[in-house]
Amino acid sequence: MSEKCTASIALVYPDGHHTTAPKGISAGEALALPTGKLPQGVIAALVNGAAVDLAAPLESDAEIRPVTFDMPEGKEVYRHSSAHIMAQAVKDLFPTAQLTIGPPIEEGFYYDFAYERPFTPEDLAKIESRIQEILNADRPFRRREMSRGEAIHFFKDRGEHYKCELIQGFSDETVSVYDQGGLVDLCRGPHVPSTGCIHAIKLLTSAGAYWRGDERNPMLQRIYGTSFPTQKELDAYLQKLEEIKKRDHRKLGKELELISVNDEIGPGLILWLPKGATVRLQIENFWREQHQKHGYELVYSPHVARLDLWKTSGHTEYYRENMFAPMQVEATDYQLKPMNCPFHIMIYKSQLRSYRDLPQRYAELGTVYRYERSGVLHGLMRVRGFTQDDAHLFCRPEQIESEVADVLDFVFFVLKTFGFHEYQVYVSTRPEKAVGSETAWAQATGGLEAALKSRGIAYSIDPGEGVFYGPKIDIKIKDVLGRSWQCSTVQVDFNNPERFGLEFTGEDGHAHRPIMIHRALMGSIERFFGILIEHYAGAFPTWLAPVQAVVIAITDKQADYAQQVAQRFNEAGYRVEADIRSEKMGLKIREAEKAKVPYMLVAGDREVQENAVSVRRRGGGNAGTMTIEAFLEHLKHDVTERTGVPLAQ
RNA sequence: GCCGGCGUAGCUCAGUGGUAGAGCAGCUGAUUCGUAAUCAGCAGGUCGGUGGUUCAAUCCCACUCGCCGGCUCCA
Repeated sequence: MSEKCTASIALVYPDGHHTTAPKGISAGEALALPTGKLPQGVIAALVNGAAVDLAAPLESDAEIRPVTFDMPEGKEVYRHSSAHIMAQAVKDLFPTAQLTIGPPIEEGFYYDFAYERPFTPEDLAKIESRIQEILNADRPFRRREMSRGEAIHFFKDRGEHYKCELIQGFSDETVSVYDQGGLVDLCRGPHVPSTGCIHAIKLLTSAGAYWRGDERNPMLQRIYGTSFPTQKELDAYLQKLEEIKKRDHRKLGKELELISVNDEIGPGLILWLPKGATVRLQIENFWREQHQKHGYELVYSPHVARLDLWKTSGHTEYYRENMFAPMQVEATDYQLKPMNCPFHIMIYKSQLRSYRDLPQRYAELGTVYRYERSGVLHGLMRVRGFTQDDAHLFCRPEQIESEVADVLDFVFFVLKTFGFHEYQVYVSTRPEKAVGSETAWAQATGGLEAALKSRGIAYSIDPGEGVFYGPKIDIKIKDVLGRSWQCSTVQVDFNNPERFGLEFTGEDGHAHRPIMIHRALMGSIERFFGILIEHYAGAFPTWLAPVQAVVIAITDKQADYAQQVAQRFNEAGYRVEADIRSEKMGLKIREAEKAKVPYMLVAGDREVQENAVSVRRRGGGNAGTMTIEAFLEHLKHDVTERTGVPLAQ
């Protein structure tokens, strides 16, 4: 303890190490204390859990830990500083561009500018080289605080009207700005110590974006970029982007002859080619089989219904912007269905229900049509006509939790079967535009959370993202490239039972109102198929592959044998083709590889002799010679276990 | 819907103010071959559509349809 004990603070490090230091010591100095220097790669500090600049003075006892790029907080700081540097480069080159916001995002950052014209690729190249100069100059980021009024003046003087608008929306009396020697930007921070800490930046694209994400506001010019501590990491990231492009379901869907979209049919409407349809059929068969096992009843419903039905359900009021225009038939308006629920409700209503009948679980692969604005359509992921793997469960209120829990088990079983093992789960609460009382919403949301807890599933809350009729659980899956996709959804609905006057007779002999649960496991077959194509890179596991094996005749002499072999497999229920063209086997193998057929069965004179085939696995693995019956067993195993294949390289 | 980019043969892409080319695929023939491309020949396009400028438009302009990247929205 020094004589001036008032000037000391206690520090605790992540490894439990304790020390004291003079009050006012910077976070960076504090982190350097144990070893005498700041560890490599430290760009900021976490002080009592909050990220701060290395230059930030410590005024009281603190738990302190270093922040590096490989921590989520570190990436945020790093990319945020990168965005500021880009903003400086843009201001240098285009002085009339106004700053708006520039946050870090999952894999990089963006900055939105108000500028008179869009930035061209040539502009981006210029901005990039200007950025390089700023990095080389290694200017420190300096934090400064000013009062709100002062800040408004400051930015007004500089013509930064968007910044003024932002500050006017703040409730704090003081705001912070960062000066990096050439640009002063409104910012909460923290930042890396100096511009030289950023090593590899790449600008990726420019695009229009509305101010504050509202289409009624002016359109700004957004530039996306990313940055990494080393060129090597940046290169690896760019390579990953290439890989994503290669796996794009629109590209593979065309190349592998799975699906097609056609101008003459209309945007967002999908043609399933025979091979795509074959995969879909396997998915649907699996789906039906599992639903029967899980206590669901399969139903079918029409594609149109009287508009009045949709008035009753509330769709015309709450969902109209997503529906196709009604059509008139014999002086009555009919509506193409955007959802299946009203039909399943009517199935429930088709007879009197007792409490003993509940839950009723109706499932349907129901094709719905939704009007999506032309700019949002995207391959199979966002379309105007799609098939939901829909189900509606009608139950007593006290059954919600167990029904939802069962659905969750079912969801995870199905997703695992398709090779998805990482999930993010969200509970979405009451949106602005909603029906039903606050209490009903709270109760239903509680039911969803209780079900998640009963299964030990971690989740986060997505405020205001529920559907108009009730709260929901959304499950996002992560594919092999680490991208998230929303598929499964479980939604509680206490509104439609009300609207349609659904009832069941309780033990007390009185009428009671059931609760309805909407759920989809895969979401839409189209989207799920798109995700599967990308997840497997088009190399489907054997049970899903459109063609499971090709028998390759080496010369014309083995043609009959090859056909007999293929037929033997076809009769056993497998999708096997014979390639008996007068081509060299090298070509046949190449084409089968390109078509991502799981197995190539080579048949030459030797194999004919032994009633065998020489098995080659997709990707080049030679599995040796097997008899026909042995390979049949192998195929059977792949298909019943739904495994067999190695994901594509 | 909004901002920007793009649209040439089945696919991937060259190209020019004077009505178009390549590779692959396709067809025909030859070849009969052991684990990712055998050879030769042939055929294939109203250059997305409509209108305009021009002696002349695939190229320039306008509109329109579609696609791509974003915004917004969602399964």
